Amino acid sequence: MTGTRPRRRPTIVDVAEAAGVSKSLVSLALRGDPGVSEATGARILAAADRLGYRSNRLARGLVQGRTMILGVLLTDLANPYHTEVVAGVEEAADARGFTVLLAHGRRDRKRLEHQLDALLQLNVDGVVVVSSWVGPRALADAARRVPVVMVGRPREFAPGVDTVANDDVAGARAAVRHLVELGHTRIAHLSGSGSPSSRSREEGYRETMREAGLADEVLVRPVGTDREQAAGALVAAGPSAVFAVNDLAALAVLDHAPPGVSVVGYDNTSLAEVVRPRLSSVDQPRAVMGTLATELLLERMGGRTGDRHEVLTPTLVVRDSTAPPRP
Amino acid sequence: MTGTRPRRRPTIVDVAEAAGVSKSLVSLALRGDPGVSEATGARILAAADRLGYRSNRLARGLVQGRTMILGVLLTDLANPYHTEVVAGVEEAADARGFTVLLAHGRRDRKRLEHQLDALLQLNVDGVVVVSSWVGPRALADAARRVPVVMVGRPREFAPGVDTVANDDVAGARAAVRHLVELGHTRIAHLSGSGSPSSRSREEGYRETMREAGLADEVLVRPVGTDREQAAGALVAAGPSAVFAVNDLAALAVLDHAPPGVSVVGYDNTSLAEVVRPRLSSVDQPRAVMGTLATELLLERMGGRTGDRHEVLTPTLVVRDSTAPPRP
DNA sequence: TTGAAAGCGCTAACAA
DNA sequence: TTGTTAGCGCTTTCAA
Repeated sequence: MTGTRPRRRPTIVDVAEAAGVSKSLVSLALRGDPGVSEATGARILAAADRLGYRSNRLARGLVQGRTMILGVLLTDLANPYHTEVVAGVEEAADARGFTVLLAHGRRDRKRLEHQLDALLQLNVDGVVVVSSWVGPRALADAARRVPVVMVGRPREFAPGVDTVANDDVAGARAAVRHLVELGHTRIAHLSGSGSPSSRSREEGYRETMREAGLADEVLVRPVGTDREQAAGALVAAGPSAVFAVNDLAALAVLDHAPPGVSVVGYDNTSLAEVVRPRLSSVDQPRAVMGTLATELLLERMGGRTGDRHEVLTPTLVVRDSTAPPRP
Repeated sequence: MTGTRPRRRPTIVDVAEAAGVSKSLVSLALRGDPGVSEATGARILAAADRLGYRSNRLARGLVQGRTMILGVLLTDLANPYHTEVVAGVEEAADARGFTVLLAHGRRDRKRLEHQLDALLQLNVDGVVVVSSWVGPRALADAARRVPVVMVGRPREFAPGVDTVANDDVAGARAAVRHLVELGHTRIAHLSGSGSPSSRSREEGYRETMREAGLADEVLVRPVGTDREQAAGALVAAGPSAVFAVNDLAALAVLDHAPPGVSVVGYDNTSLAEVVRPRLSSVDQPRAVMGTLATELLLERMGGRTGDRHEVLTPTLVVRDSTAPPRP
């Protein structure tokens, strides 16, 4: 019947009474302990089923001192980069019997740290932070109670916190090398806002240009606050190719550049497949990063004490936005 | 120092000892009970701070019988439609002092139901299901222990479960009317896969065509398994405008149609802004839907027993993909 | 204003 | 194979 809710959720004691046994035996039976006789076991399961019993994870967590829950803290749900990392975390966690719950920071540092706190209060067994926005203080603090690993490149390492990041310099180098090999010389860079990642990408750009003997052609412009305007200004300088700090910046360039200008983005978001021309972009191994993060968490649980900082190599995905320069 | 983790998280008893009071007093002081003398209160807070104490939400939840946590179950993290609903839920939940945790179903019904179970075991105080994939059985089952509201249009209502959906017929009508008003007569529809929503959208299309005296021009083709192919075939029939069941289908049409063919999508995802031409699309009031869902949850907690099924009206967002027919 | 004691639902010794 | 008992960390009477 609609709207019926029993006054009280059935507990293990209710099941015990219904089955005419002690509550410890119910506990054992429900977890499939082999030391329970088949007949009683069946009787208990039947009773539990009939009452609609579900174990109370809070109570179990309280007595066991662990919850078998991993928390994932995200800056921004809408960012497809983040969600693929989550998929990696989930895969690894599933395999080990952990449940993954997500907390969302909504692009707000205060809120992120608040949500981190909420996860800790829940006694999660570990936290994966997919965000560079959480301060090192808050991270280190959290890491004193539970294993914490952050995915992304922090401005500064927090003690006790492992990290997993992609090699931004290598990614940028691959992108620029690709353009050089296509025959471009006038290669410009639409750079980021000064985050550690964007700085490394710029560095990779500069290095590769230098090595290609194109030091004189180096042209860098930061996206600043107005992406469209920055893209327009960069294009106005007349490059034949642009390496952009991320996919959104690359789209802005694509939008302002005349056909024939090659563009490479970074992050290989789902946008890259959707826009026309399809965007060549540097792909971070996001799922692997999530899996690795989870493994680091488990290692910590296993007793490791030294910090680990893993760096993975990204790969360039070539699509239709890059081609040899038009004569 | 790196890797240091105290053997045991400080508990309320540790704080009590450090402050030289009983644990009940600590409990009161930490929650700012006015019945605690100022001096003792300060002493207790100082001790808690010094020890780095955080309350254990599991324990509190156990004794209070509620957790002040709302769970959100999502089909697909990567779907921007879902994430905006979440934003609405969070806003409403924050205002009432609830914490929101997300569980992710990864587009897999089995897994969705498993995750729903995980939320229930955590004793969340309510669940918002942002998915049409969870079966009515599982929903009704969950609703027997805790308030549940689903956002989306279910194939079949589950007893005890409130719903919040958009009016798909109205959305489709707005889209088609817009095309008619622009002067189009050869308006085709790329329809969906038979979900309740897609059927309603098709119905809205047919109705509006009939009312416009264009019954003879009705041309419907389902996306089927190969979206690209379906879009190509539809375009080959030579319509001057297409109403597509969702944004992705609309993009496929845009990709195959000659310039000048008007296209309207549905859902107004972030893609609509990104592609060229920018896509006109029907916008569901997603944040409002999330907020409303949360309010329904709170109403249930407040004792409402009858089911409620809310339907909100979407609005058409006109961008560059629609224009009068070329002569 | 403070403390003692009971108990939330469960697991984990230990005993029977 | 089953039952008894003692907590996990917290809140909540009820007394002092």
